[in-house]
Amino acid sequence: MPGVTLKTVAKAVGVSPSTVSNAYNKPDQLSTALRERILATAQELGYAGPDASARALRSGKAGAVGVLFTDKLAYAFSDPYAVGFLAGLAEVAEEFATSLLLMPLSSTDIAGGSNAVQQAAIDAAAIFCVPGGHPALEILANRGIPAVSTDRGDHPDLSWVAIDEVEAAAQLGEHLARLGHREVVVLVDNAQAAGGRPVELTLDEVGYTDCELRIQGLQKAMPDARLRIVSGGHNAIASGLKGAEFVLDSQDRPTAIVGLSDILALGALEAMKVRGLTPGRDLTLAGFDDIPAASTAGLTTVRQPIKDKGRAVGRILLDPATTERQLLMPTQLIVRSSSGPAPKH
Amino acid sequence: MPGVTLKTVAKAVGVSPSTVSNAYNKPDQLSTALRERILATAQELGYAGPDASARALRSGKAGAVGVLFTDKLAYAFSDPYAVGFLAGLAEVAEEFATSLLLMPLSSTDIAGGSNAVQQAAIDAAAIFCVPGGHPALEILANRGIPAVSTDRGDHPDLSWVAIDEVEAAAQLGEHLARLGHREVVVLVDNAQAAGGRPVELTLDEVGYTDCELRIQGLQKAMPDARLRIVSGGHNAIASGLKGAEFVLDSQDRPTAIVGLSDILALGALEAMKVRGLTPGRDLTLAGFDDIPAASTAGLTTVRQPIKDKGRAVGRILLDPATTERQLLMPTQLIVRSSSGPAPKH
DNA sequence: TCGTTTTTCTAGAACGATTTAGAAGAACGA
DNA sequence: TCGTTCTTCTAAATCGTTCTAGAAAAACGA
Repeated sequence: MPGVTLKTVAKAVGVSPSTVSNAYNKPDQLSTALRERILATAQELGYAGPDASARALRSGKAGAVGVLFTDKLAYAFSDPYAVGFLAGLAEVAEEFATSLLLMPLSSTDIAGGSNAVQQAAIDAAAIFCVPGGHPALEILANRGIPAVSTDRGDHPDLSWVAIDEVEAAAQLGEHLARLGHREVVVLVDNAQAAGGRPVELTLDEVGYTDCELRIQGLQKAMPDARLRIVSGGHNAIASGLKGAEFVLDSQDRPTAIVGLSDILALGALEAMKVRGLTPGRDLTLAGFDDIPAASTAGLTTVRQPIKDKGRAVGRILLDPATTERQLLMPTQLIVRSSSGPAPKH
Repeated sequence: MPGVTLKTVAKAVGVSPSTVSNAYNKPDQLSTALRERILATAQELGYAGPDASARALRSGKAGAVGVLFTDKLAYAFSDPYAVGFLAGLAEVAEEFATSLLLMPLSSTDIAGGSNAVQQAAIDAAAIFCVPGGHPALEILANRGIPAVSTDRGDHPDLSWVAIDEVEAAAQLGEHLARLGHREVVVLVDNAQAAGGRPVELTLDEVGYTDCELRIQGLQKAMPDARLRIVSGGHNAIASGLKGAEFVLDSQDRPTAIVGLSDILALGALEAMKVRGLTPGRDLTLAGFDDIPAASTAGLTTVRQPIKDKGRAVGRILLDPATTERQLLMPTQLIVRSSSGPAPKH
């Protein structure tokens, strides 16, 4: 049983290893009779087909696309937005009979080289919301692996599928400005607050470029408003809850809270419920992404076509017919009941 | 730039390839001074570290765990239940610095050997709700890849993490029986109905062992009830909707509908809403899994600890300290407003 | 000082396939 | 009949590592 290789089969059939290889990969290179004899013998010997690693090594194709996620991999699955992206990507991957390799980013030391990004056998990579300048990106670049990011990069030769963050946020900002809001808290994903207390940040401390751009877009559209940036931790319901609690229980209550993702906004919604605050009346709440739960919650948000984003990334990575390397996807302001006029005082 | 390998670096530094390899993998096998010189030279030459495929080939470790999903990979992401499983699995994978390889199951021809399961460079595999007897399972077995299934298999040496399907369904069945239901429709995931019209199936046609067991469990707990099995397609909201429409618009309305997953039940809920039927009063509705949306929808369901299931599978696959190979997880009936007494007539 | 252990490094053989270039024979056209 | 083209198969090189032994040098204990 142990050590049944191409060679074993070749010897058993009485042909060269090349022929056995061809039997699997290039059926038209040998007679059907021989091919069937080879396959039969292989079956008999318990040969499971060409070894994946060896094939990958020799042919230079791994048959897999890597996916890089922000922080903890497990978080990725708690955000429907990320899941939507994956669904789109998976759709295209499936079409091209390619697997998806989800790589953990955190944990192991990057410098030592013992990390997943270094070790991964992949042909290309999708980069989902990884902050620019992250060491993993450099590793990918060093390895010469083609990558597509969900954020617009600074390098002109980088591929990306993104939205106009500033413009998208500005749409929301205009909406809020028109409603008379001038005191706004922006809830962001931030590692600093992860384990402990909620923190108030400056724009420079935000870290993620896309978040920065969104905040800039908001500010641009509501120049008279005071924007405060608060984080309760990573991108999760609980963090939105914590961040909102911090804000709602302070002396300095805003008239509007904007979650930079729906997940954060939904967390804030829970904090409001607990305090008996009705969204859209007592306080305006808005999010970003338009995940399914946003509509049931009546959350005003900026919709982005996340599944299409995943598909587009997949096409750029896998479909040779796709030549466009940088794609701007449309966004749309979805107004629901959670936003209303700022209370006068 | 092209072709910078271990050898290139070795030659540049003036040491043997083995030493360069050790610099990356066994830092304690060489002096720190030399190691640093090697790493520096590597950097300089643009060497990105040992090639993943070559390493995998030689060392026999791919550093990845495969995940096998029912049918379309993209479907997996539309079901919060599957996503929850992935989250748990990802958590453990992360801990062991292992990547997750999601393999598309359908599309390409299994026999030809050009499919993902055959090609995947993985050390182990998690099998999520793949019907027994699926060719992919045989391929895995042939390749000698250790696997853990989310369904109890028939082979005693197979590893699995599962629930007692019969018992779990029986809990729900008792609840329904106590409420007086005798006309029940069970909504199942089925490929037959995928593209076209909803179908009514016999128990033998269901296909998935776990579904069969659940139906048996229901029947066991409510021996006097008539159970009909209906499918509107794959495991998705739309399928539940279609299946329920078919049932609700027929002459032969049941008093209770049981979705074999919450996703299917939620689809049925939509069909009821459209028809002005209140769950728990006009018709009883129940599901399986207890996904987050079930609680907001007030859906009676059978909870299973899905994230723990994912974690347990991960442990069996990756953690040498875990010796238990077959694990039965607890389930719990969660009664919510969607179930009520059967209308008397 | 001399044998012994430890540290540091190397040679060369795998690992299991695919690829390139080409050989042998069959089939073909004129 | 002879040169040409196909079809079918093969030999040998190669992909880029890691591993197994073991050599050379340094450190050690008595």
